[in-house]
Amino acid sequence: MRDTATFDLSRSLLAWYDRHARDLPWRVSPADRAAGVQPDPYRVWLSEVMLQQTTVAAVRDYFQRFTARWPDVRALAAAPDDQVMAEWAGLGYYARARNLLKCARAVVDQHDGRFPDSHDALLKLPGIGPYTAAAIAAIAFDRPETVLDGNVERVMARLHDIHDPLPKSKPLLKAKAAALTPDERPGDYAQAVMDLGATICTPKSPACGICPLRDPCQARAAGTQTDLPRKTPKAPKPTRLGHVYIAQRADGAILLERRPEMGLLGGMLGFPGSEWAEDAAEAPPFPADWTLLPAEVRHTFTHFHLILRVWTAAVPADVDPLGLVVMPKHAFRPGDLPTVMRKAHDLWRGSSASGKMDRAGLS
DNA sequence: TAAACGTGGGT
DNA sequence: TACCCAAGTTT
Repeated sequence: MRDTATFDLSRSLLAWYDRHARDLPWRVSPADRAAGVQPDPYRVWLSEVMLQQTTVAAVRDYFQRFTARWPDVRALAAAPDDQVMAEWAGLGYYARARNLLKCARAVVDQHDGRFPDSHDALLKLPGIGPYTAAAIAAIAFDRPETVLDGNVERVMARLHDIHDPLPKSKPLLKAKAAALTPDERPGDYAQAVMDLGATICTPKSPACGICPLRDPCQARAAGTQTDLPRKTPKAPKPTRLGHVYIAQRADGAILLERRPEMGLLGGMLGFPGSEWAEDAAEAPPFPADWTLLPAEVRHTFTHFHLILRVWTAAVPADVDPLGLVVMPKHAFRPGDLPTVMRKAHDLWRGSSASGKMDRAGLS
C-alpha cells in the first residue's frame, strides 16, 4: 500500500522530470506524452537494447543510423545478418546484435510485427531480460512495471541507505523501487528515476544540493551517499597474447574471417589469427611472407587485457584460402570491424581514427 | 551462481 | 596509469 510520503516522493520525481527530462532521440517528451503522443515500441526496444551497459553518448549515433536504415521492425527483420553486424560494429557486446535480429524476426513471425505489451511476453523474446522487459512495458506501453538498472539500484541504495553489497542486495533494492512505482505515468516515472541517477545521483560526486529527493534521502542524512551502492570486488584481469594476420591481395582485396556465432566478438568480421591465451603461438592462416609490425595493439575486454601482434603480407590476386572472406578493396570498411580489429587495421595503415571517420562520412 | 561478454569516457 | 562505470543478458 502506497502511503502519503511514498506518493509525494514519486510526485516530486515526476515534477522534476517534467522540468529536466533530457531530450533523447528515442524519447517522447513528457509534454508530448501528456498531449497523447505514444512512443514507438520499436524505437523504445532498439534504444533499450543499445543502452544495455552502454552510455547514452555512445548510443546516439548508432540509434540514428539504425532507425534511418531500418525504420521499423519489419525492415530490420528483413535485413541481412552481415549488414546488421557491420552497423553494430564498435558498440560492443555483439550478442546484442545477434539477439536483436532474432527478436525482430520473432516479433514479425510470431507477433504479426507488433511488440507484445506485457512484461512476461516481452521476457520471452531474445535479448530481452528482466530490466528491458520492464522498460519496454513501462515506457512504450505505460504499464506500471518497475525498472531496475544500475541507476535505480544506486538511487534506491542511497534513498534508503542500504549498505548490503550488490548483487546480493538486488531483491531488496527491487522491492524498494517497486514500492515507489506509481500507477499514474509509470512510463515517465521509469525514465525519471533513471535520468535522476544519470544526471544528479551520479556514482562519484552526486549533486545532492539540487536533488529533488534530498530531503527524504537517508544516505545524504548519514553522509554515506558516495559509498553507495556497495559492490562485491571484481577479479583482476589477466593479460593474454594473440597474433592476427592481415593479408592484402594484389587486386587490393583484404582477407577476413567471419568469427563463430558463440564467444567473443561472435558473428563479427575480423582478421584471422591465433587463439588469445597467456602464451599464444603464432598461427598464420596460410603460407606467405608474413612481416611483424614493430608496434602492438593493446586492448582491454571485460575480463582480460589483450596484447595483439599484427603480421602483414602482400599476396597474389588469386589467393583465396578456404574459410576466409575475400573482401574487395571498395567494399572493405574498417568501421565494420569490432574495435580491437579496427585497431589492428589502423596500426597497419598508420591511421588512428578510421572507424569514426568512416562512420561520420568524413574520410 | 558466477563467469562471459566490448567499448569509451570520466576520475 | 589504472580503475570504475554505463538504461544487462545469457549460459
